[in-house]
Amino acid sequence: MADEKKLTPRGEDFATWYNEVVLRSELADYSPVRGSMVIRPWGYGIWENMQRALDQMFKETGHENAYFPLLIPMSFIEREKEHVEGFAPELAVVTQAGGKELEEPYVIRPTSETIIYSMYAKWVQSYRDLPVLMNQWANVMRWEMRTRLFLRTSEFLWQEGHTAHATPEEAEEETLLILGIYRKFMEEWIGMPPITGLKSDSEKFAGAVRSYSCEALMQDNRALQAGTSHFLGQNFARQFDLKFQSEAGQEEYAWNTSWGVSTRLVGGMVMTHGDDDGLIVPPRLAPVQAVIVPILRGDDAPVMAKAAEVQARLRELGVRTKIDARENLSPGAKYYEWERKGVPFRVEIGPKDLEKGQLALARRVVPEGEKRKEFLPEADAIAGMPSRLEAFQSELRDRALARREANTVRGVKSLDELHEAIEGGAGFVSTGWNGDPAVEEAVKERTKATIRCLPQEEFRSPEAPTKCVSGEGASVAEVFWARAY
RNA sequence: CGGGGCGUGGCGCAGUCCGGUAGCGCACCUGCUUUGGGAGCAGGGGGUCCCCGGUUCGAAUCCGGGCGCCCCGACCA
Repeated sequence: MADEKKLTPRGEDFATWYNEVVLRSELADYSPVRGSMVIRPWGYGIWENMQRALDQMFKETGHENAYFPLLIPMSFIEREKEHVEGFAPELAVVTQAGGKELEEPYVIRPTSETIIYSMYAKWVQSYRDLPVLMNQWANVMRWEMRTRLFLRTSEFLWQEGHTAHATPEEAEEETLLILGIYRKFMEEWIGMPPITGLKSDSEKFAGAVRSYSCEALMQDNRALQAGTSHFLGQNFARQFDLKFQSEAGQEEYAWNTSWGVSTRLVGGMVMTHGDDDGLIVPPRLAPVQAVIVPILRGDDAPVMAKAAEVQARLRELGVRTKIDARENLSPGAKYYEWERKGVPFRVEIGPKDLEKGQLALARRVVPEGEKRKEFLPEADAIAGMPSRLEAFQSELRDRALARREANTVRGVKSLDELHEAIEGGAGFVSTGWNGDPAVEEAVKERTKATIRCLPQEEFRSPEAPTKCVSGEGASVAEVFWARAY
């Protein structure tokens, strides 16, 4: 960096910008363990707010939390063929414990389908025991070749939901219910509106019949798979003997779903909203929604008293605040720091404000042609904070949505055109597809773009494509292509 | 695993070519003055120069081997 105080601009090097934001806004830091990061309080606070919102949504739809072991017998993972093939390369395995070689190695869970369904098998006898709707908040480990803070770490935090149902229709409905919850959460809490749809076979979860995903578009126009919801059919139920007796008295295998979102969402938030000054945290996720900076000159007591009073008033209105009373930093230094950390609003209180009965209010994002800072009568500034936070939340979502739409190219009809669009910096590109994996492979080879999903109806183009982008055969589905994280 | 870059006080770097007392900026500590957009002055503390071996009177610097990290690719949430 030419100037240590400034970040590398996004337009110069997006990846470097991303790393600098994560490190310098104190979301996370590299750890002594390869590929594993430390999530610092600012980052963890954001994750906690995500957890709280999602957890409530899960509970409102009938799910309960439980906890299953970190270690899974190796033989469990091996039981489902596609599952083991998908995960084998990235497993971390415990072979020794208590100073002895283990008879059977344990894998550190990369995901918990196997151990969870083995337990469900024990608990389910009758159709009356269904559905089983559980979620767990946990850490998992996947030994990835190359890691990136939040986006792909060896160990990461997530929630994984696992359900069992009596019928495929009900399981499918559950899969889509969760997909909708994820989408709503991403839109309303992260301000990161994804497109949703079905994964192609080559991109689906190892062991699933069908996978659905939320695909968000980052500021560099690469797609981020931000959440997945899988219809597992009876694949795992058969391997783990998860059976029940139906109303008609028949013994049947249960139908499963699994679904998850992870700390990757924090990375998505960074890349959706951040700017060249640093992070921008949507108000609903911000651990501090308004930071109060007292301007101290000589007689500090009245200013500090007012700061405490303002904080108390804002708290009553449900606004999360913090008073930054550090004496070793000038106000300007604090402004830069909190802006880099993405706090939505800053309230300044100085002697002049006390005299005039006003507060200075500064916004993290300044609308075009407006000033960052405005001076408001104290009562208005306080009373108006909740609605300002809500407005700011919506602005972020609207801005992200507009960007996604502006960078989505539709109606592309040939491989040349697709290549040109991707090379030209497009985000999502929609085309027809004949369903042949060979087309995916060829496009990936040439453009580095992959099928992100077969979009759900509302994301499809007004006129469905009739031909495959390859020029060979009719289109069986419209697909969205993008380079992905 | 392939390509590129880099390992020197907490952070960012110079010094390495051409061996000779380990430096700079920021941060930190003390004091005073400051404080409305990254404060100033004075004093001070802190480093097995990634590791191991070799050459040499002497190695951050030269030679050999190893390890680690970041970026780009293949793999992936």
